[in-house]
Amino acid sequence: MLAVSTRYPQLELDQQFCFALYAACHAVTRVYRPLLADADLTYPQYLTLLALWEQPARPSTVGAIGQRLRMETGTLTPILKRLELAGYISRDRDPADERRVLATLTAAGLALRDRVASVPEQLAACVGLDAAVAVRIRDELNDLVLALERSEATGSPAPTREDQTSEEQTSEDQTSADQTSEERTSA
Amino acid sequence: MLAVSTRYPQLELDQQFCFALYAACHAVTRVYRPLLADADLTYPQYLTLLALWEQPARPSTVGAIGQRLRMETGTLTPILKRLELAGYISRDRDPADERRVLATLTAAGLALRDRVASVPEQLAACVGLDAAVAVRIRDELNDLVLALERSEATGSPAPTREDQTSEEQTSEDQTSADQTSEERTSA
DNA sequence: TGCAAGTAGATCGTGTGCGATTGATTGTGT
DNA sequence: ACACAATCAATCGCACACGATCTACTTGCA
Repeated sequence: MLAVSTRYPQLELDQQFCFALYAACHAVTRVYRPLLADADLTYPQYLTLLALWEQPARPSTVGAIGQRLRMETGTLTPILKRLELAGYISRDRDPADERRVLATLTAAGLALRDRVASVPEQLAACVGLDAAVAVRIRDELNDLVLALERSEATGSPAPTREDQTSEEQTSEDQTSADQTSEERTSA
Repeated sequence: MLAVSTRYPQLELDQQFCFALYAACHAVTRVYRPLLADADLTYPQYLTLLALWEQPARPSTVGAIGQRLRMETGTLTPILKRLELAGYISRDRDPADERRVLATLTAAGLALRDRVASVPEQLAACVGLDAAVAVRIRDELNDLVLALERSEATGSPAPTREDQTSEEQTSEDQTSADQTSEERTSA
């Protein structure tokens, strides 16, 4: 099936790590859409609320939310405006520092948490991914994000996750048996 | 650090599988950007070319490319127009079926392959991810995409990947030792 | 005190991403 | 031959996503 030119094996779509990531990300977002439609939320709006719900009583600055979600203000500002328009948050300048804008959850924004509380479970049912596998991928992806941010900052080729300790047992070195290569990853 | 309300543990940002996916996807795209800037390509444009390069001699219909990349025509059409404008492809109606539009690589589009051939390698250096781990995550993400597409089509909670055979040795069942739970995933 | 330097958000322009609609073309059944 | 369903891509409207620029405000320091 699918006779493919192998002149550039590193450019084959199915070998690309990044394409798998890209496709998975959009596929998951597509599954979220109908689940969040009940609450009239888009997926990025839902993420923003997740960040705000972490500190339900404390107003968050735009910058803090952006740092948490890895979003630029050019992305975040319109999202926050829509959440404000929907009545889930209020946006006010910080009296103590007029440069800052504080996003505060309204009663409706707090109440919304109950309405979407079942979404993760519903999604998990759709995904049908083994929970242990999901946890492992999640952690590995988070490590990846950290490594990429480091390499962005320094411009250097980034350290591998093997040498940055943290509270994980280092014994999980792949058992090195399942290397049925012919497999190569191309980013 | 970060005292977090645990009333809704399933809604905590750092537990979300989907957020890890979201953040990783954008982080990778950010790393790609400067690498592709040399060729004046965006990341989706690069993906589109990867799809076209799989059949360098054979024109592809818009629908076929969309199916390969999991993109809608609303996304793909403007990308193809920009690739045409850049001189990398031509777009013409299929004489055999005037509904179809065929995208054909130009000489410049073919030549571009040489210029970006080193990109995967450069990215891998930035990512600093163990190659074996990358391959495993890639395959698991691809499985996830397939499962999600199935569940989208049927509306059902999706089958787990354990029961869908395919040409993989089923012996790679995770050695099941690294389960340091207290961990829960929330989609 | 005064002003350069820095910071926080908003804004703008470009480019996706996608559901819904539209328009042209082809296939099908009678 | 002809109505009609199906198919394919384009288009539109809305919502991210992000680099770059702008503006208001604050801080630091002479």
